[in-house]
Amino acid sequence: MASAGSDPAAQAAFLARNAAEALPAGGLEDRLREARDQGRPLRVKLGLDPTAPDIHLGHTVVLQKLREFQDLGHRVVLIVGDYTARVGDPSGRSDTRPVLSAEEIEANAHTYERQAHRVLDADPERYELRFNGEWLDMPMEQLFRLARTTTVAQLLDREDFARRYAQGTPISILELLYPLMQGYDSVAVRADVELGGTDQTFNLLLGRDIQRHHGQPEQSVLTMPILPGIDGAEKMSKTKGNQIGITEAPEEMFGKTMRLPDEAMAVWFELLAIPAPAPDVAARDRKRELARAIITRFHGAEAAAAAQAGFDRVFVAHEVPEEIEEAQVAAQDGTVHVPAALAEAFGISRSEGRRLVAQGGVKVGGEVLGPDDLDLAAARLDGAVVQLGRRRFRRLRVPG
RNA sequence: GGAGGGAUGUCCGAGUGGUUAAAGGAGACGGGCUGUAAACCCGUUGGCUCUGCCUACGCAGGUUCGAAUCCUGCUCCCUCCA
Repeated sequence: MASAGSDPAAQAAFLARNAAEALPAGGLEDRLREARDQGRPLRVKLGLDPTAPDIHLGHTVVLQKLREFQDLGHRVVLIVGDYTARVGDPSGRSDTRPVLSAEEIEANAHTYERQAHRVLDADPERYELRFNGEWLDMPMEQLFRLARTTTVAQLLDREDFARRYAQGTPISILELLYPLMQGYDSVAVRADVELGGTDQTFNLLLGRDIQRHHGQPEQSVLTMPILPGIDGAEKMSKTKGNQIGITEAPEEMFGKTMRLPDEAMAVWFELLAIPAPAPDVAARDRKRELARAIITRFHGAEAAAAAQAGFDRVFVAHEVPEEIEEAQVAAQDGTVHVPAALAEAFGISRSEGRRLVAQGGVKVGGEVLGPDDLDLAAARLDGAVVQLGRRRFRRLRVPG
């Protein structure tokens, strides 16, 4: 990884190299210099919305940036928005968010923290975890003070609110309050810097206003671009099903990365802070390197090499994988009805199983089944590897 | 408070009494070619005890030999007026 040296200007440039925006101009450098002169680490804040239970690569873009701050000796303050989650961040939403129960929030926050540690340094000197319920459960008087800092016009200026207002979609007062609460988090933890995705720009900047109103120096804001999902187009998100979760198996990570459209590769290298190979390396090999680097980060180099070997085995050499999940299927009078067996083993419907057989999408022990192979001898299937399409495998067990 | 428009399969969207499991498109899946990329070609795309049966066009009833299509009530959404 590139080194930033100890010069504040160089550090700021390093930290901002793959960021979307660093606001205000020169702000980050000033904060870095200040910290060096005072001999203290910066307090770098990131707010987590505990609505999403699992962290995926998209989240790690920001986490990775936090890690860079840590590696430069600064202190990360992770804020679990247990209280704000009861409101729901309206950013990028066209309608009101569903409200989570306290139990869900608790469970999500826990998962989140555990997974965040795969990227962050958990050294207590460099890491601090807070729940914003700690200070947001505030007296009315304090809320009044907070509410005075911002005008409705300011809030309605924000694109998503503006759009909803124009469309006549309801905006609750609670939602208007959300950015204020997030801003107050910065006051509560005395943030020097706050990170977030570009969709957070408004909230992050509002935090500056709120800090100023509370007599604090204003935080510097660093926003990271949004990582596209494995479809290469839309924002990575679990709901869109285009995510790579950081706890996913290495083979899954490899396969999914290889599915990434070529055009999206450059963005991934940049945002994930993975050194890109020379441009004259073949696209195929650049992508393999990307996949290996991602797996190395979360599972280690050995797992990465194994994942690639497994991938080559199945998709390049067209052999069956080394480890195959087993599935038990029922036989009747020594005969197995294939559509039913496929339905059981792969969790598809029988009709779909029948269709796949008819289309030549099912192999048993490497041999393609024909349209008439709807019933097979149990002996032939027991212990045999069944392949559905190109990448679904099961080893069947047929109890006698 | 008043007037009007709409709700169809994963999504978009045709269809206004009779092969309509429902046109077309998107997506997804399978096959071919590949690098599980792109592009391109072919096919499939509700379920099942599968030459048949069941379920399905917002919900509940009704008319009819027969309804997504007609009638009644209900729910939800949208537009305009106040």
